[in-house]
Amino acid sequence: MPQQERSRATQARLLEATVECLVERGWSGTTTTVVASMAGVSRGAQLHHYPTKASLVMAAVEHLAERRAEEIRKEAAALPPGPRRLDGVVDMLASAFTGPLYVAALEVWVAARTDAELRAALVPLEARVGREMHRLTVELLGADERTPGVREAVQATLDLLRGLGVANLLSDDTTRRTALLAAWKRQLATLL
Amino acid sequence: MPQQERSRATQARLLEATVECLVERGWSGTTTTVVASMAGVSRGAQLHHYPTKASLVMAAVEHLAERRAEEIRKEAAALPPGPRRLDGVVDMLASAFTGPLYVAALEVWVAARTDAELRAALVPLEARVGREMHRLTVELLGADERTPGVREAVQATLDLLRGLGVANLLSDDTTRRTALLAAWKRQLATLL
DNA sequence: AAACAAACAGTCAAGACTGCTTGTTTTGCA
DNA sequence: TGCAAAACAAGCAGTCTTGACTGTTTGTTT
Repeated sequence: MPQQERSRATQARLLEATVECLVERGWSGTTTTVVASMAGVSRGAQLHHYPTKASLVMAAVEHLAERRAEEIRKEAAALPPGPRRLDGVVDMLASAFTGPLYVAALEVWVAARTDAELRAALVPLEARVGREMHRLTVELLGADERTPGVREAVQATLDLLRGLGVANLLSDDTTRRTALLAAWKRQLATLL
Repeated sequence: MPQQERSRATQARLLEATVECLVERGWSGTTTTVVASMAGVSRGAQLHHYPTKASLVMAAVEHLAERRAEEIRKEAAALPPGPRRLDGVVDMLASAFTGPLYVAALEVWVAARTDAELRAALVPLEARVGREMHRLTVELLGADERTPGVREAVQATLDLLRGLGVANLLSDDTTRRTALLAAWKRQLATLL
């Protein structure tokens, strides 16, 4: 295997392990030692690719954003057309905001609040991701943002999903969420 | 000063310092040493009142819930009557979900996801707080929950605010939030 | 083939955090 | 007043985490 490819593979294992560790052990449980062990990479190799913990986590966050976008794009391709499409879009987004990748992102998000270095790196990234998410939602819904109120409706949908994701952190909130989203879908249909 | 009162005072200082520390340094920055130092309490005295870190944090969370409820009740008393009341209620709740106390709660909330002990203590507490928050909102709005859709509208409002609180963690989101809430208030008025 | 560079492995020292132990002061009651 | 108990202070041991160091293997280039 060429060096370059080997490097990529090792880095990918480290980033995957970091995300997995965030999901399973949370931010403070995500230590460099544990990540290296999970990735099956020696500490030396880890430090070679990512000299500091911050660099590892920031790379993992980028990786995370790519994976989230990829998942959404993949699922979006399978969405039904017609009047049931709105339902499908909201359900898909809801699953994106309750899945493990969102949890990992939230861990980093909260930790970055009090970590200047992380925060500086994360703010522009998440701004990009947020805009992209908004754009994608508008596109998937086939909505016209020039119509007054549509932009706010899309934003409200995404912020609502963020909140539902938080509510789902500790206890499984699926039944309440499903019922709530059913009502919201009806509202949303009248707003677009 | 009587012993009992002295104890209470020391405990209060410790709990306040814990919350303050959560806000300023986040979960992983909230160490027992720092809390004791901030509270102006010796480590020995700290361990005397709260033998473990978990017991300290759990007590702080209870304290936190009480303070949040107290703040809301206080502000609620100053709400205007009439048609502007809905605006006032939403604004008040919004400030509750973007203030430092919500931030502290979120830190603990996220940390508890991967901490079995904290989680076990937190789930029932937050269920209570959540129900109380819902009930209070209904009451403040003067809404009739028997009307179909009203219950969902209130829940959606609270979940939306949760999400807006998260979005406000890293960068100040006030202008976007204000605009969004203005639209939300109009929608809400038609639903109640 | 030889020299060089990159990737990797394993160990170590410094610092930090938690919880415990020992000693001192303050309070309440006899 | 004198004594027991609670509250408080301070320091210590064990563990964990981080980042650095030294040496080895693998791949590339000349």
